[in-house]
Amino acid sequence: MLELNEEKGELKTFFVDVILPLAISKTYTYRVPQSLNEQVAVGKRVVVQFGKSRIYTAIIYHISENPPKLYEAKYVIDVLDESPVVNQHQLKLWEWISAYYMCHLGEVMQAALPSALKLASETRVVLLKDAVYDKKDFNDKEFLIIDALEIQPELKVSDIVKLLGQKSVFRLLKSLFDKGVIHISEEVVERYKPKQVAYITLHSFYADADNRKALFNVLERSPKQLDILLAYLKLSRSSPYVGKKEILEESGSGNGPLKALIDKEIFVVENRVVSRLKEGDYEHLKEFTLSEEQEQTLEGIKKLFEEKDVVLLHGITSSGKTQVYIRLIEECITSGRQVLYLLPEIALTTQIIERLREYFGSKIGIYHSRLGDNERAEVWTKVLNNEYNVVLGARSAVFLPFTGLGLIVVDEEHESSYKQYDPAPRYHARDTAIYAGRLHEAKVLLGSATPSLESYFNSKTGKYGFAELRQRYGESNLPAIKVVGIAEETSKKTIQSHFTSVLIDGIKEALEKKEQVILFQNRRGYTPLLICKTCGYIPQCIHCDVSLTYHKSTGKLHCHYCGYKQDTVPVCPACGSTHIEQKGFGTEKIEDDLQFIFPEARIARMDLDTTRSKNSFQRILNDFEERRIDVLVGTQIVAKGLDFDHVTLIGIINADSLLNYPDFRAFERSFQLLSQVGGRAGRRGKPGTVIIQAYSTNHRVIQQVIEHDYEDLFRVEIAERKSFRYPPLYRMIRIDVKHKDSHALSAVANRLGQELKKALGERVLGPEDPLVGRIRNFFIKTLYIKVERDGIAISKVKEFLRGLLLNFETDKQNKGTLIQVDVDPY
DNA sequence: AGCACGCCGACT
DNA sequence: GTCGGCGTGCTC
Repeated sequence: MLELNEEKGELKTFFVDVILPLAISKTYTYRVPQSLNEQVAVGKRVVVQFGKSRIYTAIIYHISENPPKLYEAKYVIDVLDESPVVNQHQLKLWEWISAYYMCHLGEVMQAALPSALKLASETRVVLLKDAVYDKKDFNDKEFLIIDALEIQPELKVSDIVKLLGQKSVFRLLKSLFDKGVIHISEEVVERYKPKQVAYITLHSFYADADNRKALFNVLERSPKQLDILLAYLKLSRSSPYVGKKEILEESGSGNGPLKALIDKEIFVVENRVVSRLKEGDYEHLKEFTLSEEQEQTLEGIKKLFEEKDVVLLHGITSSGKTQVYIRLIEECITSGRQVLYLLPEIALTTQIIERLREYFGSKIGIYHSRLGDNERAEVWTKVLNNEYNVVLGARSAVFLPFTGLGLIVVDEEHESSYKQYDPAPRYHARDTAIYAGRLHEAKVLLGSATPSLESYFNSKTGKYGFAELRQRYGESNLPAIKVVGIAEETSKKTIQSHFTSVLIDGIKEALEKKEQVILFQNRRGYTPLLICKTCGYIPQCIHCDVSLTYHKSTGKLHCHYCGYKQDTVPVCPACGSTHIEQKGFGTEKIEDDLQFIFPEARIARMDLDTTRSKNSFQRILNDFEERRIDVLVGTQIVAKGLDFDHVTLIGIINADSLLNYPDFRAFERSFQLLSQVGGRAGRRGKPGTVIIQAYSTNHRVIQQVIEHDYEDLFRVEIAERKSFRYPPLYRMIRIDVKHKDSHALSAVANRLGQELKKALGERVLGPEDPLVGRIRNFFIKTLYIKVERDGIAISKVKEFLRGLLLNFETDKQNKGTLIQVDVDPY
């Protein structure tokens, strides 16, 4: 980029617009110091100062020679990369996400870039060395800071906040700075460091046999050093690179003698960058042949790809979808293009990773949230350098810097975890992948045993191609599904705790045969509700409008929305009565009660509470797989993509809790969940059983599950969605309005509702009260916009909404309001 | 997001 | 009176 201004023979001056990793709608312009002229390029990271003191990593979005007219641009501090870390395709994708999901580019950057590639500055406070001060000049708090600095030379601002127990410390720091006692600095840390390992080689001089012989003679009198030399020679036979660590282990000696050898230049140390990622030696083994049906489906998909960019593969559980994917992946690799294979986070277990590694060797990259920061940055860099043929990843893997994607597989495409909710961007990875596919001119294959109504609808209307697998692969049979009425067993008094006699008999039988059982209960904790029988008091969260769930493991009451915990109440705080009843039941209670009925059984529980730490999820799965657990009790988590050979019984404790969930997708979700759970039973030849406990045993969805009648579910649901104007027939935008004051909130939400209705009329719904009316002390009202598919363009609606919200937020009447937009809520 | 600036209540 | 709370607005 070094360019001369021809006329004057001077260096040109460049200005760059950068994306900052913040929720800001604009890009910001910085001036490039001429010394960095050659280095700037779109997609590289730069270090810039933003605001008074903060330093951020930003991405170059645009380069120009026009200086901004209204202000003096600050200088770019540094360019971090030799080549761009973000390519053109990605910037296009970021723009699309920001426009489609109505969020800021900075938020997309925040989600896309691994945090190790984003450096941030931290304000540090240091005591000036030659500071002369009189302690009388300070007030108590200043004194405290100085006192701490005399012991510890450097403090972070967050340390000082903790030290003083107060929020605003900047004024204090400024006063100390003015008094000339402290120094305040911004420290920037590059967080991603390639891992280096020290390798030892023998100096080339000793490659000569005579020289080496002489060396042995010299070292005769230093037995420790001789040991090390021998250890080196032994290890170097199997590998040309011998690690320092290995030599020390092999020789059993310490660092001293080794250092002596290095100092004498007998050994040479070389630091090499190594990968943190585990890479085994995988061979291309396990050849398999496709069944006739699979073969036909594969050909069908290839044919469809000639016309369509997206194909939905509807394959019942165990029909061998993965084998079909593998064939398509192989072909794509052979043609020299990359493959992205998306899976829900939770299904990304070692099981599936190992299985795919068997086929694709070490050229497969893995990307999910359980990787460490540095590992993620490493995968990112490897994708950038085109070192992988296939990347297997969860939601956020759509952001990886692919250069030539040929195929994207979205497995379990119906999974709601593909939609991100909490921090913006509220994007759907399936839909984002389809757009990414378009950018790369890649084909996209969506796979599921229970497709989302959206995708099935799109395939029915011809937008997507459609392929099917209707037979189970190999010798596995579909499980038998039994529905048991809870009401009937209750009146017959054959029910024990939450287990019907049918379920108990089933568990007993499975345990006797040494087979495994999975029990599904869609609620964690012990009891979700405590109620005082005397006055009706229910313990509630102090920050949210929800009742507190009792957790036996902690002995406390938990809020599942904000994480608040408090001691349980043995006595009613309202009336003093001790007559407190526990209502409802969660996984903890199921586990507990079951243990009482089957004292011998080894029972484990898998839910958010037991899988929170980094490896516990995998540990429970391993224990279960290796049959150290007989019964696994769990929430959604157990239903998804886990294959176990010895599970023959699956029990759904209460299907009604799924069906009665107040959401327009409740029936679709219930069908998907019940069918998926059913698919876990009876693989590899053993017949499986699914026992569904329910009050409404004749519910149409339960019948559809029993008959495996997705088609019927689709037909009925589509009719319902049509008459109530829901997706996939209508597009939906959800707007959450939040405020700390409930009256102000109502006023604001009503005003917004009116404004919206003025322009969009009947398409606007609400404001209404969401399921939980207050979370973390913010009261919430929800508005929905439903837009017909073939009427006004959704982009026009969004454009209008964007403008409206911008005005709305700056209006003084609405101060203190927080507005969140969720496009295609899930 | 995070920090400065300005206005307002409670404690020296 | 001043300290520290909190709301508001800007950052190239």
